[in-house]
Formats: sequence, structure tokens, C-alpha cells
Amino acid sequence: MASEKPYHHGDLRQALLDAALVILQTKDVKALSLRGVARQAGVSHTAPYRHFADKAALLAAVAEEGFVEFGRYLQAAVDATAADPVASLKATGVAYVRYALDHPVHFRLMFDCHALEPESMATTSSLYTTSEKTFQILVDIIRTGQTAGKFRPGDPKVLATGRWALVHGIAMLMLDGMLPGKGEDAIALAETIINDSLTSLLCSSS
Amino acid sequence: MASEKPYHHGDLRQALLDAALVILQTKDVKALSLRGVARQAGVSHTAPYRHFADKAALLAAVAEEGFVEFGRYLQAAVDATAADPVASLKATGVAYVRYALDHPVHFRLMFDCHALEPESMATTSSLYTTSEKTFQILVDIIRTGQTAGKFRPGDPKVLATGRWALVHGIAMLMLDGMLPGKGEDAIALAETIINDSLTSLLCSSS
DNA sequence: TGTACATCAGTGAACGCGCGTTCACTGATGTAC
DNA sequence: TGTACATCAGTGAACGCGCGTTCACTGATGTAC
Repeated sequence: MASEKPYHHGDLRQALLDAALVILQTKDVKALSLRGVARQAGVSHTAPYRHFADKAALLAAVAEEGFVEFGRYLQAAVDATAADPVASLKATGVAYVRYALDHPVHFRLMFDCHALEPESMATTSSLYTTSEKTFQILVDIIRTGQTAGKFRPGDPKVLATGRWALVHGIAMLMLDGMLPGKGEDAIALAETIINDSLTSLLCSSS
Repeated sequence: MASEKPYHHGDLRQALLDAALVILQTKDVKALSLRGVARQAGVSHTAPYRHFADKAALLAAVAEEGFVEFGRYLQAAVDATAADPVASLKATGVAYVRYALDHPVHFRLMFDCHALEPESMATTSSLYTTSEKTFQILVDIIRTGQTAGKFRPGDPKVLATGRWALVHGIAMLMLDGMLPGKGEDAIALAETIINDSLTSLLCSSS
């Protein structure tokens, strides 16, 4: 029986992150408190301080975990369309929006955390590199497509930023309830917009 | 001398909204409290209840004021380019981003408020119609451009949504510190992306 | 013009709440000899 | 194998804070006669 809960937890750090995940699935960002996370993990409200310097550090860790999972969504889309950069760009765009709709509160938190004060950069620097990697997926697709002569020339970072902004905007507007449709209808709308706007990237010759 | 502050304020409702504006210029969204607004307005912290049912109602009013000002930014861009729908679309896009960078906290609040519970819809319905009007500016440009044969055919609402998502994404990513550059450099990057992506809307014949 | 009264706008004390953080502590674990 | 001790992980009381909201109130205004 594991009912005899031991004094030492084993891996409280991970348990706290999992608890935060549970909370994010049902509550608002502002409901994500240090005390609430500890409560959800079934531990005293000061225990988290053994594993995180302060609340900001915990939030940054939660955000980073989000980026890792987010990266999986995008990578899966790339893997499914490896041979075709155009299809990859479409698929990652849809995956981007899908992640946001699947994890609305987490998604918001991930980008909120980026706006933290520079002083707390130290605790969040790994968050920064993780999110950088996510963006890199997009840049790589563009570069591959350019090499293959599918996409028009231009700084791949700038082109990727344009795609990024588009899908990020779709995701955000949907989370804020500004666009019509729910669930798969919303995804369908996102797909339409993503595909429509893709022509601006294509080589006119192809 | 107006130093003899009268018991009755005169127009406390507007004064509270102005006070909220002042706070939004320097503080975070979560620092925008009912008590803080009253403090800023130099009035007791219960006085706002004479003019707003609760905190949500005050925030909704602040958000709505934001959309009005936001609409002025966009309309000015349209007016400056009235004859040319393509130029209008570029100009409104840049104006969109500029408003967000000029009023970062307010901008965030405006879209956060939209995600309020349906139960508080009653207090915020005028917020909804105001923000609808703002979107309508974009739709009108597209429609005009289509009539003039500049833009490709298609549901103007869907096309407008694509443009909206793009500029909204740029604005959001910039506010979250995810894109490089500050001030006019940031605007320049936004302009590049906006102009680049415009080709997907143009008629290939023109 | 004057007076009685209803209405409205703003006050200040009080409520209960959850929060982040600190502190001295205790229970459990591992390590050196 | 056994014991002493340092180290680590989690506890629970306590702190001060700002918040949204309620309540009975008081000061000011306007209106009916």
C-alpha cells in the first residue's frame, strides 16, 4: 500500500510541475499560485521553496515545460510531412493553433513569462533557449523550402517571423473569443487562413 | 481657486477612467485594482461603486475606451490613404502595431476583457459592439479593394481575419518581447512583414 | 423667497480572503569511521 | 555491523499585504409647494 505517505516525497519538483499542469487545465492563470500548486500536490505550502527560489521560478519552469510539449506538437507535424516544405508549413501552422486551443491557459502563461523583468532572466534563461528552439523549427522549414526552390528568396528568419506572427495571432484571437467557431470548426478556419496566406511565400515560377 | 475640493466631484465616472489610463501607462494589468483607480482619482475606494457595478464593469469600460482610441489610430491610417486600398491595408496594419506598442498594457487588457464569462456579457455588450466596429474598418478596406479589382475575390470577412491575425500576432509577439527591436526598429520590422505578406491578397492580373 | 423633504454622491470602518515569504522546527536519509 | 553526525526535505505558525465588497453614515443637491 502506498497510502502510508512518506515524509520525503521522492520527486516533489516534478510533482509540483504536474500539479501546476492540472490546475492550468481548469483554472485561470491568475489562479496559479504557489500555495495552490502545493495544495494540489498535497504538500505544505512552503515545500516548493525547496525546489524553486520563488514563484517566478516555478512559473518559468511551468512555461518551459509548456514549450517542450509545444515543440512536440510542431515536430510531429514536421515529421508527418518531411518531404514537402509547403505541407510542413501548413501542418506546423495548424499544430500551433491546435496546441493553443488544447492548452489555452498554459499557452498564455508561456508567452506571459517571456515578458518578465530582465532581473529574473537568470532563473528563466533556460526558458529562453527552449522557446528559441521552437522558433528554430519554423526557420528550418523555410530554409529547406528555399533550397528546394519552393519558397521565394529572402532572410529565412524574417519570413519565419511572418508565419509565426500569423499563426500566433490566430491562436491568440481564438483564445480571446474574437473569432467564430469552436473545436474543429475553429481549426478549419485557421487552416483556411494559413493556406490562403501561404501564396505570399511561394515561388511564382513553381 | 479649485483647491477647495468639493464633496461632489462633477464627473467622477470619467475621472476614474482617466485615472485608470494613467495607471495603465506605468503599471501592469494586475496592478489595475478598483482601489488603485480610486486612489489615483483622489477619492475614497468605495466611490467607484456609484458608477460601476463591480470591478469587471470598470475594466470593461476601460477596455471600451481603449477600442475607441484604437479605432482612431486605424481610421487616421485609412483617411490618409483613402484612394488606395492596398496602401490602406499597409497603413492600418502598421497603425495596429503602433497602437499596441504605444499602449501595451491597455492593449492587453482590451483583449483579455473579451474573454470574460458570458454571464458578465450584459455589462460588456457595448464593449463588444465597439470592438466589432474596429474590425469592420478592415473588412471595408478589403471590400473596397475587391470592388476596385485590386484584391482577389473571396469572403471579405475571412480575408480580413487573416490580415487581422497577422498584425495581432506581430503586436502580441512584440509586447511579449519575442521579436527583436524597439521603437521605430520594431515598427520597421512590422512593416516589412506586413508588406511581404500582402502579395497573397493581390490580384495576379494587376 | 423660503422651507421640508427626497434623492443622490462620496465616506470610512469593517469583513474575510488568499497570497508570497520568513522562520525555527522536525523527520528522514546518507556517510565516515 | 553499528554508531555519531551532517545534510537534506518537508512542516506549520506567523508576518504583512492589498484586494473586492458591504454597510451605515453624512454632505450636497434639487424639487414641490
